[in-house]
Amino acid sequence: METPHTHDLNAVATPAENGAAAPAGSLPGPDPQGCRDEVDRLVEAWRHERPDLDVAPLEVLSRVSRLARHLDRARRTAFAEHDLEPWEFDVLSALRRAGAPYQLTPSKLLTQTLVTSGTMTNRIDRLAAKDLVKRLPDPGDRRGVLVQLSDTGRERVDGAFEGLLAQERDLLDGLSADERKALAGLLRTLVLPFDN
Amino acid sequence: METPHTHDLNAVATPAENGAAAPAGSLPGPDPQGCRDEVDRLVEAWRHERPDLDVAPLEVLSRVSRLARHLDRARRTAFAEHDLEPWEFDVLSALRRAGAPYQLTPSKLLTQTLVTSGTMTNRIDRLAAKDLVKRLPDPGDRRGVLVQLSDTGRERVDGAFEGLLAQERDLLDGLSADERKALAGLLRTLVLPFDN
DNA sequence: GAAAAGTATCTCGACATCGAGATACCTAGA
DNA sequence: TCTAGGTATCTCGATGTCGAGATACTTTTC
Repeated sequence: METPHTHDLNAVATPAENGAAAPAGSLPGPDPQGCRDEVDRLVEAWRHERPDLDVAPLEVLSRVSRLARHLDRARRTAFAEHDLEPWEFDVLSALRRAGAPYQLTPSKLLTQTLVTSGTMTNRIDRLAAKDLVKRLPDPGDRRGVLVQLSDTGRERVDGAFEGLLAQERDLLDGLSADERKALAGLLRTLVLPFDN
Repeated sequence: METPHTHDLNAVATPAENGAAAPAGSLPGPDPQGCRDEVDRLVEAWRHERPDLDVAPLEVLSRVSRLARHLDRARRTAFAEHDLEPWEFDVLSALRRAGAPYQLTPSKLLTQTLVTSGTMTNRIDRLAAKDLVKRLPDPGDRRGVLVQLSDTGRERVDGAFEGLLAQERDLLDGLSADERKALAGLLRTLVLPFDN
């Protein structure tokens, strides 16, 4: 059920890695204490092929991209228990945390979900067809609409959110409270220029 | 040109935030020294709506997801200068860093790009149609094929890679070398259980 | 050495997203 | 007030991905 057709053939068994834990060879030695991830291999390969370039930025940003992809998949399975797609959760949760009466304009939903307006229209259509949200005219601006969470929508998203948090706690298991705080802070620094 | 139809209307102006830099109110106070990002607002909203839940995991994982999304967009514009789509770069760069003769099986490409086999077949088709890669029979396994980077493919990906690194250096500008190293290490801990 | 199990890749319909442009409405300025 | 410019949302064709299953070959087992 997991990782559908990805045909996970990890264990690529890079040469020069068999015996002791601390091999002690490469200069910028990226080993923390455990083992190597796919980005370590990727970086090593680039250093071999393009020794003229400083590929250190990949250590951070490639990991962000890959981790996000893994998180997407994990969320998909977590939400499946509540009959929700990740994109459905994204919209419903934005409405839920807006607080009663659980209404937001499509524009506000855009900034929170980072999708385009065409996508959001489509999402609202489909959520409305499933009676998870309702479209209301915006009083005071006849161009606009308000999207409102339905009662079933609220129940569904509340359940899914608790499931998501449980899963995320699991995923963060390997980090101490201090490390999580540090990580969150570093990531904020990187996102801030985008979020403005 | 950037952020096509996203209609960025940030500045949601959460109440209770006007004066001094250190407001000193919320218990888990997430302010580093600058200002707040979208995830800070999101977490605050959840704490208000669901004070019964510990939403701290979002501080890390929601930032990872959102940052990845921003990175995708940034990469798209960076690659556009070299006439490459991000998905094209993903495949070509895997071949490039494999080293001469720049050949990999589709399966190896799968694990590096985190897409499904159907997607990879489709990508190889389109790259082959543009003469950026070639499909060769795998000697020694008649089921398999080898995907080989063409000369033009190699030139294109080398140029795009240098552009990508320049952009990534920019994005990491706000972090010191030590912070980058720390961030990379923390992220590795999170990805490792997935990469196995 | 034949059958069973496993592996590598491809096929193809369903689905979600994008992105450019259309439409309707609002607002400021002359 | 009329107009020019701005904003909110929707339309819709193109595109890329998914995912279940098909096919062909390889490896293991008896």
